[in-house]
Amino acid sequence: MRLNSESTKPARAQPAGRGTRLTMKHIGEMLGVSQSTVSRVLSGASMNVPVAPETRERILRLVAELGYTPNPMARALSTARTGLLGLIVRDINDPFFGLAVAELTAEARRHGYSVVLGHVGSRADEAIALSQALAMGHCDGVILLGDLRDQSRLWLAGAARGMPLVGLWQGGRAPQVAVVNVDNQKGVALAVEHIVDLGHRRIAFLQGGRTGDGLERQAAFVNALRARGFTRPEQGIHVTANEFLAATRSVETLLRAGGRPTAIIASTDVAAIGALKAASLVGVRVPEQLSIVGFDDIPLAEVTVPSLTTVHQPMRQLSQLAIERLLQLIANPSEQPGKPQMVQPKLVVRGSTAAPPRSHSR
Amino acid sequence: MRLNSESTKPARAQPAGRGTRLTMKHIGEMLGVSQSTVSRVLSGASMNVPVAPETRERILRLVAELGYTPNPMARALSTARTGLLGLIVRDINDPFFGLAVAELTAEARRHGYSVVLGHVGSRADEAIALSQALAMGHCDGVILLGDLRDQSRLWLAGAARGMPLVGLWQGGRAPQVAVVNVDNQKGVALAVEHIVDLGHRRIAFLQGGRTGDGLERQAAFVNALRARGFTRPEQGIHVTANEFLAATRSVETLLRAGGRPTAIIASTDVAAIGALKAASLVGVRVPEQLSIVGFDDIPLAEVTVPSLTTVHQPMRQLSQLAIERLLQLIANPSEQPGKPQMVQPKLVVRGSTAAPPRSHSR
DNA sequence: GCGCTTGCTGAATGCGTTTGCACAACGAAC
DNA sequence: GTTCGTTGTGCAAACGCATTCAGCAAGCGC
Repeated sequence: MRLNSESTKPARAQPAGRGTRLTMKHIGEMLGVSQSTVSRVLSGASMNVPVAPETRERILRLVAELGYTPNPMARALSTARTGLLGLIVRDINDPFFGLAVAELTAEARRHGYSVVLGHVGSRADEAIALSQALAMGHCDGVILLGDLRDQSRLWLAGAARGMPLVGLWQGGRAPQVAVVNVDNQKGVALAVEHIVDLGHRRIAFLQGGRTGDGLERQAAFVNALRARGFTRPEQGIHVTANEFLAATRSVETLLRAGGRPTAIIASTDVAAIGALKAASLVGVRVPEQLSIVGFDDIPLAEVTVPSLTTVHQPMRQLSQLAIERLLQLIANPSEQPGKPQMVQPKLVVRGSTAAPPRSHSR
Repeated sequence: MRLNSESTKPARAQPAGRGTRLTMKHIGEMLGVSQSTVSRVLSGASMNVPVAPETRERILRLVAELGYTPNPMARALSTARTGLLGLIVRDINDPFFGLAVAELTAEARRHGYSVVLGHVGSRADEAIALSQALAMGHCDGVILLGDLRDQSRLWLAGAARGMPLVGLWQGGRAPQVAVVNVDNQKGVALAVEHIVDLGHRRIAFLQGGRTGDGLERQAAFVNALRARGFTRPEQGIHVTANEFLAATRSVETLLRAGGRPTAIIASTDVAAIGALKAASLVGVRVPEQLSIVGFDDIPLAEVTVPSLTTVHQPMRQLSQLAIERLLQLIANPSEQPGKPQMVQPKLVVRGSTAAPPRSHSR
């Protein structure tokens, strides 16, 4: 038998935590008003139910003085809203997604939301997936960042049944969710135009990662070259992991082989920068002997030597669209996903592209 | 007056959300057991109170079939634990911190926690700070990433009164929180040793960002050079923002001025990579005419042209220590912060350093 | 046979909010 | 002087789960 003679409070153990939590009830007692009134003042619900200005004043003053903040969990339980958005990222280590996370976080904050980071193991590890779903339960909505593997997308659809969902860079096969993406077709077309106009004939495509967007860009590459009268452009396609070093190794062998291309169009800046390194290792000068074009325009693209010609994604605009759409869905969950929203990329010409060496020009 | 004749349920409006939420009560009813039993099975609390294996079995089966997940908010309200860790980052756009976020997220996940991303505006914008604190209220503990400005740290200390707090890369003046950091003194010493041993005499220090760690590294630079008999090493110190382009511009003017150094030791890889670019712009060859050393060893350091000699931070180890310490504090909130934990860096020699040009050598 | 432990379960309470409803006080309108 | 609004305020019921307490069988020693 446990004696609890000291306190008259119920014997329930304080849920092991940071001291006795200050509640609205306490505040009310100190001021001689009810907890409800405190809540009304603090939740801003006063629009509907009036509170005497003087009472409000007193409450606000005490609250400020005590540095009190309402318990978010209790609030969330009551309102079924947490102010948290889930961000499920394919690969956080990817500089591009890192940038996206930063931008999305900022944008979310502008709307009063915070961001919970999720991570989908490349193998869609079941255990991870589960705990993931758990954490995501906190969220009011979720943004899928990058092309998740099919299986991941599957369980996600299950786990987040009925949860507002927006996909960014989902690449092609649009899933059952609202989708925002850059116009891959257009972006690659710009790159190809640029390269072809410079006079290149031997053009390779370096695909970093076998993602949906990558495939879309690859297809766009083939199409754009065909449109310019090239035959068998698919012969120039090379696939590698979307990592600096993987791309470097891949391009190194490519450059050492015979029939070296005079231009490489990469599906991502990461791959392109890897290619840049490969060229340096092999002793091929960029852009004099080899032109390289990236895709994404990550900040780094401006700093490489030479700086990288690349297809710019309007990151800010993409983030805004995604968040905006998600908030719509949160406000009105029954809404249909609707058509994918496309934003237009543009080509940024820097130092990594030039006319091909004489011997190779048209 | 509002008629609600249709339903016999209480009139309280469904908190605008995804259909009628499945609860433990529902599950219990379907199975003819009480909600408490369902909770006991699902919360794993069965260790204390036994549940008949057959009952447990039935419950688990139905739960799996229905794909039911307990409401995290309700659970959090009851247990005062959310399974969320806050990550407050000085600058998410910084590649180094991006990496750290990835690593910490992974480590947190390994312990069953998810990560909420926070952002401290560079100006410690009051409004942002406030809503920030709000979101952080969800968290069981918070990790401070990088040297927050003093004011930010102040309000944070206030807002998170009594919340378990661990600081990473807090640079020098240890605040009132548990701290994990790399041994800046040692790291810079390694870099200086390397450069001096190569024969350099004119050595500059490029500080990216006026952070605590930066200042610590700067001081270490001065000390290390003094120890090697250099006089007035502080004359070689240059400060710039910790961004690629800012560093580039800064170093560009440095290199164009007279008395150009033969080696630059940077306080971060970002600054070092900016310097690399500057050298290329000015036409100074690295490492033949100019050696450059970074600090951090971000993945990119391996891919620059030339690849970057830099001081490696054991990111994995740092993350593990930080998370481990935080979990300790969460388990036992009354624990004292204790001494800062230091991890040892090591020098990674790559292609950006070499002996100085003849005319400059000893 | 009687108590007493043991194993399992349900009812009930609390976590800290929000919010529907009731109600008191007070003018204004009849 | 009743009858209505209005304006503030308090009471109490959720929100969905964890957990305590009490209860009820069965099992066991005496």
